[in-house]
Amino acid sequence: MSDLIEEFRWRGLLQDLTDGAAEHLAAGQRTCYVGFDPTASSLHVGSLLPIMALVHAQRHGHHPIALVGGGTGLIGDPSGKTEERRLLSLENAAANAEAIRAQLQRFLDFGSRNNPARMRDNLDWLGEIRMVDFLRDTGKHFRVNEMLRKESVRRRLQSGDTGISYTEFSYLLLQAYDFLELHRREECTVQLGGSDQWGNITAGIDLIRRVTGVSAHGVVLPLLTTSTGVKLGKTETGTIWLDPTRTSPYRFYQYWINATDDDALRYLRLFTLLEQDEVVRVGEAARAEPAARHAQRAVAEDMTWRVHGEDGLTRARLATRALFGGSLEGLTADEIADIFTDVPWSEVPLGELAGDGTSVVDLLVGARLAGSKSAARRAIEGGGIYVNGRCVEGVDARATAREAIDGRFLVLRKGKKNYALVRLIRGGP
RNA sequence: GGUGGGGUACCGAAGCGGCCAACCGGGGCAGACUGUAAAUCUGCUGGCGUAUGCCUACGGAGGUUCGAAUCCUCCCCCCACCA
Repeated sequence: MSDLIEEFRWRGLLQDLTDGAAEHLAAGQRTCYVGFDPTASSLHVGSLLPIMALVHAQRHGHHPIALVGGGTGLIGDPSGKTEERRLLSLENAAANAEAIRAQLQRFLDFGSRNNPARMRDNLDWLGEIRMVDFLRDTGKHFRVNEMLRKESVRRRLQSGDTGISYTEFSYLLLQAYDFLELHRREECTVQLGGSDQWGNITAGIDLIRRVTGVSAHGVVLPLLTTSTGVKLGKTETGTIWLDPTRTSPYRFYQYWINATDDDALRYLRLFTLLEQDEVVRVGEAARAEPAARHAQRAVAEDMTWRVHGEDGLTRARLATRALFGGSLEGLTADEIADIFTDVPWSEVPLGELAGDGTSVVDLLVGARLAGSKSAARRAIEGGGIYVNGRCVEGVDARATAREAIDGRFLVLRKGKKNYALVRLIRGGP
């Protein structure tokens, strides 16, 4: 068995592990699982770390299990939350679980002969369990005294007014029970997760030991922030999702391209499957030729391909080259339409551009590049607004039909990298 | 329950009758420099067909005043100490 923990270590994926976990994983083919919460209908960049942990586990010959929390999602994990969660409806949780399942498929190899990935949903067992059985067989192993000492519970008890409901208080038991159930059904002995899951994971380990006498193990990953302290996968404009309808492949690609140099080098280790010497090589290339953004590019290409496939990557590249490489000049309207499928757009009747045209301020607000007319005027005054790549001078500027590319589009840009497309549609004002 | 201190824009925090759409810091946006980095520097940071104009806004509701974020009354919420 190759050394999974050693790989976690050099990649910066290791926050903490239980005693003996490294030896356990090194000594044979094990079954490892990670739980994914279906609170949203898509995973986001923040979930990529545990996914990659599972990917590495599989590459090292272990059996990976992705557990979708169709059951636990109905309860809500209090870890890291300061307030009680709103309960998901049964249908929502099921739909979300299904969507997440599809996203996980892209990362893991389900067809492997030796160690195919498996997908499980804990609703399969949690949904059928009988209350009385659960309390007798599982509840008996938990001391409330200890549960009260758990960080996630204590914080909620101290926060006073909201407190914690019995429902969320029980969450720990359910997740512990998941581990036990996977141990019984799939011989799973290792759980991976974010470091906020430590308490839940150790609870599962304890339960397995009490019920079966077997020592199971846990490995937790660090909670990452960018070098500027922002939670990974969050930007000013919102979360970066894996779902292409929520975050377009182009935006997804751009998220990685825009990483700072330091972050990009870390991401190389955390998110790509490049070997150690390759990481070093890319790092050196990046240092020697910073403008080429070798590290950012490598991460962006790799992740976009993995999440959005060859097609998504091609589109993201095409758009990026057009928007940041050369100019828009020389592109046909069809090419523009294609490049900008991922960029926000608005529609304006062609007739409004007739004569002396329509005001750029209004176009900006319409395309949501500016929150208000005042903001649009300020942006123009600051020199940060471009129509078809030409800087707009003066707040009174107007756009006319003559400027429209092929009579079909206007390309608005705010700053260096915020684009919006105005589609001109038939009809008068 | 008592006493004291507070609630101001995205956050922190000044202002304490007109000069207040509200100092300052952070954040955000834009510009310069660069490499679609970082750091640094500059400008902007309520809305409105740009207006010595109007509207909205200093916890909420009333009131005093020519005029209130600023004073008064009641209410709500937070914090500290006491019970």
